Amino acid sequence: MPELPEVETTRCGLLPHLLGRQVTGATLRRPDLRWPIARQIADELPGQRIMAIRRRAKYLLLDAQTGSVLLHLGMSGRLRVLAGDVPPGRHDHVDIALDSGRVLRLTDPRRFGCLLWQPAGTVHPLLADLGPEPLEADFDGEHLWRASRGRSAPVKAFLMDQSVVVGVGNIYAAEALFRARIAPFRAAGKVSRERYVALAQAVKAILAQAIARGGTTLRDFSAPDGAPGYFVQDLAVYGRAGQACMACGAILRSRMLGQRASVWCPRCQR
DNA sequence: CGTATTCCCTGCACGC
DNA sequence: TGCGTGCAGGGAATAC
Repeated sequence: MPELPEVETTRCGLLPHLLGRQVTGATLRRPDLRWPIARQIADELPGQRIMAIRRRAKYLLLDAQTGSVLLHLGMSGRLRVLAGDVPPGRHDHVDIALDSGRVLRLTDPRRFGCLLWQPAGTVHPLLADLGPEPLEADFDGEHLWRASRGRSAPVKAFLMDQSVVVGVGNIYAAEALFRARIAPFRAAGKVSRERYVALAQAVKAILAQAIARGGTTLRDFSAPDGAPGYFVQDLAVYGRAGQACMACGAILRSRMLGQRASVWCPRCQR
């Protein structure tokens, strides 16, 4: 589900429900997701106020006084704010109850997500080696070009490497490469500086547009209020293998690249 | 150091 | 209808 636009959509949806609220309790229905769920969420968080909700890469941070809840939605995670009396389903693993009477509920069928604790004044190791935020000014073509020198990996894998730039997953990597007219399997180190300028601009444009549409709902992604994302209507290549390119009419091709399907236009992208 | 592979888990579409 | 197979938005761990 969630790449940067979906996580950002989730963050914005949570803000009005969580900001300034006091946590009244937490229910952990299983001990772990990808890793053990931090005990502090049940032991330390209740009684504290949520002072801010931040996003770094695809992680969300709920800032309380003594620390932050650090969570990742993995492939299938979603967060919703519900009335306090909605019974939990099979994959509703964690509830955080609020003084508004509502509940923040984490659902994650595949359990690739995580729910950790970052003590105040520390930076969790998972956040230590991340690249720049793609929508910030320090991410640009120059950065991509410099980071890519000498690298033989496909440019799509390079773009999805979170130590190069964060937040870009399989969907938006495919879309940005199409927009920049770069073939996904080209060696990252052989792409010119000029083309990386176009790629960085494409990444920014695609992500901003996807956020404006509320993200991409392929199966079960939704904002915390249940609304789906509409960027799926704007996808040019992802999920369209075998169909005609919207720009030139050529048949879009698909190839496995790093265990992930990559779709591209053989005529537009070189 | 960089790159490629494997694995975590459930659900779903598909072919037989 | 049932069953097996492969694939799915992520990313850490491992083996070169």
